[in-house]
Amino acid sequence: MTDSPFHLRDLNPQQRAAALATSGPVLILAGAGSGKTRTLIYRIVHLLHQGVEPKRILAVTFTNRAAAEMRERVGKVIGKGARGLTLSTFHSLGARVLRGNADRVGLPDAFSIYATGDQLGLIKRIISEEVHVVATAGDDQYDAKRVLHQISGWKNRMMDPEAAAAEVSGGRERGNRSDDYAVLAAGVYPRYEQALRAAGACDFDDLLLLPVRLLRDHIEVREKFWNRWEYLMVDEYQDTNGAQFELARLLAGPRKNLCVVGDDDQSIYGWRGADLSNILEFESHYPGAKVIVLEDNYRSTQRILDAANAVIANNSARKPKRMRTDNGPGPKLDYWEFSEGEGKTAEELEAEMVAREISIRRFREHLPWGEFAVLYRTNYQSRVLEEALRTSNVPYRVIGGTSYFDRKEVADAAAYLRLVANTRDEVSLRRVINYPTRGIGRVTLLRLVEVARESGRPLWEVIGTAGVAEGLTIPQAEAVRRFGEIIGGARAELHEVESQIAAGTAADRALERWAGDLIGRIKLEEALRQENKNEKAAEIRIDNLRSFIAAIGAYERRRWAEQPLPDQEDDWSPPTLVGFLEQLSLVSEEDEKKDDEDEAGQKVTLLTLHSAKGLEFAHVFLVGLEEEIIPHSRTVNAIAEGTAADPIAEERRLFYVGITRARHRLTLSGCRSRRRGGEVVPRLPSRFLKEIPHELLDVHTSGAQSSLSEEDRGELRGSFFAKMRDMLAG
DNA sequence: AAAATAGACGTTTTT
DNA sequence: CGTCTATTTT
Repeated sequence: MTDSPFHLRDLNPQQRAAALATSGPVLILAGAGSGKTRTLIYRIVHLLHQGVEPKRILAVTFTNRAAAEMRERVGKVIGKGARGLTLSTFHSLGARVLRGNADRVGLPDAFSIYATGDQLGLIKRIISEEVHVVATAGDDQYDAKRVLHQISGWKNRMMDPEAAAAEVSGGRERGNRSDDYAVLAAGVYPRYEQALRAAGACDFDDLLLLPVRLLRDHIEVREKFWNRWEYLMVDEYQDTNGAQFELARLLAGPRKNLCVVGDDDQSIYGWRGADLSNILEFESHYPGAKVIVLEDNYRSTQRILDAANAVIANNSARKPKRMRTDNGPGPKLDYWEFSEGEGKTAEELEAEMVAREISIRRFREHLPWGEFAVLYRTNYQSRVLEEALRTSNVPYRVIGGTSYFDRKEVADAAAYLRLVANTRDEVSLRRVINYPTRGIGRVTLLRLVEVARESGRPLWEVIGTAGVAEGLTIPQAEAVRRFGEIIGGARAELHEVESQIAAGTAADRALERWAGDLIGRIKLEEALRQENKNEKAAEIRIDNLRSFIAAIGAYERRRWAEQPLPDQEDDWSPPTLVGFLEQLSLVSEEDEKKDDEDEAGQKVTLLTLHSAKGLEFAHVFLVGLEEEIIPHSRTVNAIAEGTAADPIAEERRLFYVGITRARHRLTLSGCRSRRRGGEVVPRLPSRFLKEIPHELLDVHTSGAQSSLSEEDRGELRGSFFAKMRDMLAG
């Protein structure tokens, strides 16, 4: 590789080799901080430089955030030349492949996408109504989440209900509780699939699985996509599951221009079906693949890397690699350990240390708040931290947690819209049929369901015709009729609005208006006011509801803004309700707010270890480093049951991901006791701490106050005055 | 039969 | 803290 094109001058030799390897299968093993995204971007640049049309390139990521970042950075390097590139998440890609071919996999054009809440509702109903006999075989309450997890695992491995049943009956061991679950799940699985199809809906796993089936069974669909994309890149390949592996394989086709990038040491989604062997055995899946290893770290100090290397070395079954850097040794890592005292719990003291250290260091090093991040294992842990940061006047933002869509008021409004788009969507129908309450109670609904089942018609049709003849009382029949009218009327209006949009005669934000009218007619706001005695709580929810409606308008405008010039044929289509709903389930609120990066730079970031992957910060705080948090108690128990491969190894990788987020300084902390429910329970330090060579650590065990030096106190006061000055200046 | 209210309960990680 | 469940009230 003696010639080195000018446009690749910013890459090191390994990165350059990766960018130049454009044809055939390529595996890039990119360690943490090795410039992976940069390499991918320049690989795209190089493809374009070779004369490849942008629309022939497809890059797939796991998160919308990663896709957005790549789009932005490619844009910075090549500007308008990037137009037409497809940058997508796996799930959005799946939805896109399905739209237009939905009938071939048994879905209506306006199919609904069920998220976890919808899935759980469906499964609970199936367990209670249909598989009850099986479920009571053991006398415990069955947890729908575990059943869903089991079913999802099968779907990720592309196993249909029959295959799942065979697996369960084949490997059945008596008396094993997790096996009970497998039996129950195998009973639920076929009914669950049936219910989804009857509702004209698919779940998140189907967004991968159904495209695989579609491509596998229809050569003409396959060829269509082979014509469309000639070069395929997959980021975070270590996190792909069986269905994603297959989807990538089918899309790459006989050309096999498939470039995958990943790091086996950062595989942290095993619980979601990720199969590490996809990356470990890439070379046998794609014989003749070029393999490039990036081991130069440009991010962290030597001490941080030493700690990371030492920890991850405890995992077996990994591709051997060791990260190195030319950065200096940097300061030692800090480890703080807290016990309760001074009327405060240990975790409160821990959070206060975080708030205080951030304030001090920001002042001392003249850093923006955005250079600090606090990482934890579970979302739940953010509460104490938020509290402490708030009282210390440290601005922060929390990533993840309960999403916008999970908020009840938003989910309710969305259910109305989904029902209008797809009247077969029974989960949405059940959700809204008596909310706000309109006199259709348990018994009435039961009657309707019975009639539907007897006549073999969908519930929605029964609602349109049911009356006294079907065994309803006069007020019941009247209530049902009125509900049918609301939805039916909205459906007719929507039809009208969407034809106007297609014809170009619709008003600005026509869909938003339509939805606003509908929600107004339903009197959701009134219901919220009534059920929230606390006026403020009601106002917050109403605000959420209104911003949900406003989001429809924002979607419409974005769609129109993306409209290509008339001569460029593209896969653009005008805004539709279904399009909005799809975006709603596939794009989180965080991704939406990607544009206000200025704001992000002005705030400390709070996030889970999982969502921290791919990010970096000058100062990273890793809190709650205790047994049963990391490694999490559920994984410790999983070992006892002997189910998953090696859950501790995955927890260790999670810890590794956390360590390697830090550029300059890493601060670890944990508590010796912690509130759990009502009581305070003792805790042990995480076993992973012992894996860090102790000469890399500065240990502070005595609690918060004593280790704050006089100098630090002075700094704190200084930062207080600095804050006052900032306020006065701003 | 439906609606409102009180109480128990449990919280990994995410597209 | 918020959601599902059981109980009481209309």
